[in-house]
Amino acid sequence: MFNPPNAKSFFEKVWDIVLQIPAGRVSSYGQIASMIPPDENIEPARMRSLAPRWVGTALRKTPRGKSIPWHRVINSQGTISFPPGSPQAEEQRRLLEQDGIIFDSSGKVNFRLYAWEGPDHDYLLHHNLLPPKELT
DNA sequence: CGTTTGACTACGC
DNA sequence: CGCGTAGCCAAAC
Repeated sequence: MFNPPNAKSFFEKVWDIVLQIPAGRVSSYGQIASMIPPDENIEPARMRSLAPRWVGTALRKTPRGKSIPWHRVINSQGTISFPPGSPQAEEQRRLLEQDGIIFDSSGKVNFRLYAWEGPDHDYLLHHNLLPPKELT
């Protein structure tokens, strides 16, 4: 499945989905992966195991010049996946805080508050059909 | 062409 | 909670 040209197709799906994450919301590699329709040519178990990593690979290979909110994708623990202290990690955190995301003292983002529920939820959000998430 | 390297996760201790 | 590990493979060296 992930040999060309399908790999390219998978990457593009990732970019399309990430493009829809609104400011103030975050998603995880695994969540993004689960939003991509399953490929019949690949074993579901294998897909589940690898897809999140491929999402990361897709983001890493985002074409230069293609503008997508890559920073709104973090890992399932709610933390930034780049090495702590690295320029990339600092940049991602800065962009997220710029979006209004608050990190807790241990550097984690609370999914309860900021999880993006997917394209459908995004639509409702933009049409003011959903109340903002309240603080716990 | 063989080896190393990942922007991951779930699970066990 | 934190830390280690298996699962698994395309890219990048």
